[in-house]
Amino acid sequence: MAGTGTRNRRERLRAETTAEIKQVALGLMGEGGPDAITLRAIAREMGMTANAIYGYFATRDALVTTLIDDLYTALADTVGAAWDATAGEDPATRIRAWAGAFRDWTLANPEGFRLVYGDPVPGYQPPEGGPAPDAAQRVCLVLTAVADAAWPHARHLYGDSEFQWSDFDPGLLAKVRPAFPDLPPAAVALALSIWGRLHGLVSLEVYGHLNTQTTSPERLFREELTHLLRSLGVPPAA
Amino acid sequence: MAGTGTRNRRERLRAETTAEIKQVALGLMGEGGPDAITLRAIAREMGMTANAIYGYFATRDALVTTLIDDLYTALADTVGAAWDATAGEDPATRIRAWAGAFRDWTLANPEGFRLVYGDPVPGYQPPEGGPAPDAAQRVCLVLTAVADAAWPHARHLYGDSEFQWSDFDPGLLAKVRPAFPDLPPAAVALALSIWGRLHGLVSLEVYGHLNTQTTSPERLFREELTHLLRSLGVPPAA
DNA sequence: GCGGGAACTATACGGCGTGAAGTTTCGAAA
DNA sequence: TTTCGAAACTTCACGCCGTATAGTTCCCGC
Repeated sequence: MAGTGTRNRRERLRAETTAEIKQVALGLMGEGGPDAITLRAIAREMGMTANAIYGYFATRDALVTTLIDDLYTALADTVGAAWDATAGEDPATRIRAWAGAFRDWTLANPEGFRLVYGDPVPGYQPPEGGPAPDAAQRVCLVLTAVADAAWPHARHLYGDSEFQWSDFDPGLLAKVRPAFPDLPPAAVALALSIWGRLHGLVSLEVYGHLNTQTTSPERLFREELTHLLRSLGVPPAA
Repeated sequence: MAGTGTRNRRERLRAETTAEIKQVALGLMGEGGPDAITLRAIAREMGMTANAIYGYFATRDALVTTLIDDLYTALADTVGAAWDATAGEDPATRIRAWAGAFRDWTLANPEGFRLVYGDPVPGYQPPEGGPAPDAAQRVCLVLTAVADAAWPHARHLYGDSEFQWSDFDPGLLAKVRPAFPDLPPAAVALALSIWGRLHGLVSLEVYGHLNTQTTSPERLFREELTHLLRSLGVPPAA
């Protein structure tokens, strides 16, 4: 079994180097922002030559795409875990937990948020379908769960919604509709709407546009959640 | 008066060159995104040397800051004009006009939106106080006017708001409070909240995160406005 | 122990922002 | 009209960057 052992060893070394490249890249990003992710800087940190990285990633964009994928997955895991951890509790508590996890992750990983949701890095062109479509749809799936939890209270607000199933991406619906077979198109719109509300505040905060207006973005976010839940008709937590 | 004429001529040439630099930079941005704003490309386009630009802008960041300032001012002018143009009409119409102008400007100038609200350009560090603080506060001032228009209907929703004047930037309040002396702190929070809601959807759309979920971001935006007005208690337009 | 492939380095090219120094241009004072 | 000086612009240089190509080293499997 030496052959197998060797292949495993080689693959293990390769996986370790790949992981180190990504880890160093994330470290550089944390220090100097997304722009600090340069192959030469990574190689310098690792005692290698920049070109050695090409053995692991075809281009710098491929590395960035992988990073985005990892970060988006981590975000999806985090908010999904916050949602699942509150299973059985009332909708207001769950939605607050979910939204709080989203904001907390973002504030803990501001550069990651920029990488995932903003202009990642000079000249970066996302691959077809965008990076991390899987994680994006997982986030949307949790979003739809949020909308599903609020729907019994909020459905009366969407009586005049014009949304059709054809207004949404088939790939998204393929994940969403089996999981929530009773929800109408308007509920998916509600999910995207909730996403937009939270994304807006968090995005403004991360990019420093709120800091010059208010000293309490946290309070703004908290009261926004209160009004969101109230406007949806979700009864407040006990 | 030759002296004056000469000085005027020199200054005119200088102003024209400065304007051309900015215009070429905006053109490059429109073609290749914010990353295409390079001193060498601008100079190439103008038949100059990159270093000649240093006679007009201290650094590339200074040029970018000026561009951000111009764009932010244009945005503030646009949404302000849409607001003023509907003076006398009912709040719902005015708010829709204002929000529509915001989204329309953004979709017409997606790269400008990225420059103003996102990561502008590789390694760019905004100057102290951020770029274009004046335009930002003008936008916020119109936002507050929006909140002011909705406040008679929405104030009952903010009875339990914990916001104090000290939660906001003094510079912002110096502009806002004289213009709307009767508004409480919660109304400014409402203004920022409205900003966040619209910014979130538009931002997701501009950065391509909505396109993979829905084919009708315009409908999403329109219905979001409907729900915003409804949740604020603003009666719909006639 | 040796062949082969994987991992890595060396070198090079073009593009970037920017600093220092030199050159041209042109209005204004003599 | 000549000359002076400042402004405008170029040239050259440096160190970054991504990346292509070719060469080198090392080590696993036969």
